[in-house]
Amino acid sequence: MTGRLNDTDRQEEEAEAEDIPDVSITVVAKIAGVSIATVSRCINNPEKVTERTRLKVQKAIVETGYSPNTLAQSFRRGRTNLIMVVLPSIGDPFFTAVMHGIRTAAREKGYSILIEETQHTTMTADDIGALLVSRQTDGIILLASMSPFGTDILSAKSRRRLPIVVGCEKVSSDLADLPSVCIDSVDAAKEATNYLIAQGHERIAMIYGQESSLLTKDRELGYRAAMKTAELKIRDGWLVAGQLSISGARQATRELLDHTERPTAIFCANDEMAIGCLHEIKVAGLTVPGDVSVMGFDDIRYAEVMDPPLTTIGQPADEIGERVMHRLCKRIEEGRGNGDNQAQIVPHKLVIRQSVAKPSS
Amino acid sequence: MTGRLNDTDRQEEEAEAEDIPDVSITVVAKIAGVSIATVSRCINNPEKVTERTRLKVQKAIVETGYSPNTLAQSFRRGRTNLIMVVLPSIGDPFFTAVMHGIRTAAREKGYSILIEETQHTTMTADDIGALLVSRQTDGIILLASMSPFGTDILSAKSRRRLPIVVGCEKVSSDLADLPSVCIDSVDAAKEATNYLIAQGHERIAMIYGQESSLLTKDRELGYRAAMKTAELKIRDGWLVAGQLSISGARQATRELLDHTERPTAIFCANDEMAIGCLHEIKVAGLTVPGDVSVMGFDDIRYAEVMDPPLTTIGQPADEIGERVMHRLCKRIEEGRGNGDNQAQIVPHKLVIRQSVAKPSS
DNA sequence: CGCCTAATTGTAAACGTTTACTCTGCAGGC
DNA sequence: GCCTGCAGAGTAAACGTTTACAATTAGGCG
Repeated sequence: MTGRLNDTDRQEEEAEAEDIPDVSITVVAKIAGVSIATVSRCINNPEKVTERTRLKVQKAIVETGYSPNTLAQSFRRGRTNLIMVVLPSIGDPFFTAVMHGIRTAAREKGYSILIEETQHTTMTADDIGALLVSRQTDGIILLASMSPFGTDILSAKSRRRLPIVVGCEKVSSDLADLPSVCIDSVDAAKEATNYLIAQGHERIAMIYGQESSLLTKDRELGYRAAMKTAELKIRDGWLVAGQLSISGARQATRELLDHTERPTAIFCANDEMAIGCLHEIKVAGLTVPGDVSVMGFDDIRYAEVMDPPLTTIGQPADEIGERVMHRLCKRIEEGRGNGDNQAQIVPHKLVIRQSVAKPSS
Repeated sequence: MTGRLNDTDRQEEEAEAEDIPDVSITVVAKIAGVSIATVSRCINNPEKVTERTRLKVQKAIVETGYSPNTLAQSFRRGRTNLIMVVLPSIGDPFFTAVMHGIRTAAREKGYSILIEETQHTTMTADDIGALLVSRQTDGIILLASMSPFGTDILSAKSRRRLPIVVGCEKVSSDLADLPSVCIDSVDAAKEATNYLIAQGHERIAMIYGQESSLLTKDRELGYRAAMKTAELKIRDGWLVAGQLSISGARQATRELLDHTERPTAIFCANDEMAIGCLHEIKVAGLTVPGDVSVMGFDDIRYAEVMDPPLTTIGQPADEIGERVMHRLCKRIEEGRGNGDNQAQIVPHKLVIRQSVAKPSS
């Protein structure tokens, strides 16, 4: 009786699974009347197999609905065709634009993409190293430079051969020996600041990201450099953190507007913050650019439709994404440590719209 | 001589790889002086092993820098701890908000996330089925309902037991037997339209997504229903596609503004398009809400900082994400086909800001 | 007709885990 | 002192591929 019951159970289970069948290469081989090696060859090296055999096998594959077990393949080949992208926040339209480029290139090469956010996460360089070691992914794209990479399980020497490519930010000294694709952020920030200066602004404040993030560090450096060159003073409290978010930027903007020496122009380290800045200025009853000019950075797709449209620095996000991915592919394919470790600089451009004007006072 | 050379080569290779060592469980076992089974147990079932042995093994692990080969584990266990999220576009802030919720829940459970965009992709239901069959991922979250799922390798019966959960959109009939988490879009769109009507609008147009997308279909249905109930006529050309993008919506808006019977209010099927709509109206020299009122849908984070701030329908994106992920986890853990197949409805809410006012004319 | 070569297919090992099963000792009860 | 039971550790099989190598076949040429 018990036996019967079990049988019934088993049958039911099998019936349940009928549509997602568990056929391995073995059953295909059996049905086609060939060895498993031949089946494998039919799939991976069809040219090494007779037309006749190939058809037999093809028929068996269709018949059984066979599809190779990716897990077994990955295991055997030691490749997952997965690459990991580490970025601060997937919500930032700039990064999604870069992602678009990455994805385009990835699709060409047959890679899928695993996204890891550092924001709100305690992900450390160790985690990344661990992920690499565990071979879950074939390579890593770092869109968020991680400060303490140097102090890690990975020595400088080995880092140079790792399948890692850095994008979007001039690499800090820690990552200097990794290949990268990015604009010259320092120069771009200088250009932005100089444009404000050229318009006649002297009281120029900046909203950067946050201390711990390298993302906006270079932009801050460019701002400082430009101000210094123009012999303009950066007052205490003119350099304030905006957390890379709209709300953070609004808070920061409020502080700037309340400053005893209110700036006539605010340079935001990215457009996301510039949007918050813009809004907060209007909430305060002031106008842009009448009372305060606002300059952004990134040229995300919303910049153009702001009111007023945002003057900003344009980055070729799509191109960065594609190039980063292509370099990573090359690195993976050619084995680690093909000498290609230099930093590629792509051009940025100043996009002049209407959020910056000459100061009224 | 040749032997020497080879030796040297080998040594060099090993030196190259020194930091990303190739230690398997076997070498750990050897060093610790135990069997590989014991090492495995130390890692996965520490309670089944003597304190003494565990320490020995622990020491060997640290010494060698061993880390289990994830590929082998996945292969052996038949699980990847990867889930796939299929969505129309990762650039849409609404989806990134949902993603945030998904990610939060995923992290808790130890899952990583693979993102697949349907936009600009020819990904079909077949591809999804294939991905499932190939076991690359343990489960799938569909934020983009796919129309022709029914005609597929997967029968209705088997679909009911697949590790798939649908989010964000009331499921079409094809997917009716899959578990889902979403707002009642039809009802929400009705509410939005009714609000416009209540403000006194009679000439109300709508910008929906695109024919092929189910994403905005329900919203269109709600709009139609509300208009019908209020006995308002939808003129030819008042229902126009916006491609779910800013530029598409701008184009659509231009058409609406050029219409012989210009609408006094435009209901956009999502905020992204509402932003484009808003901008195009202003470009045309008209004001919002003075000349035309604009209503959005989703309440993305930019809605609030538009000028004027956007009146829209709020969806609990974060909650949707978390709930979808939790249900998927349960489905994966409990084996397929735990009876939990119903559609969960989460509440939406009308967010009144300033882009809608009474019609002037 | 037999041998050599090339083309095709088969055999079996290997990848690194996990785990069912077996074995070894040791403690405790009789 | 012997048997039982059990905890801890080992042995080996299995997962589904790929691939080096061996075996077979066929065909061409002397």
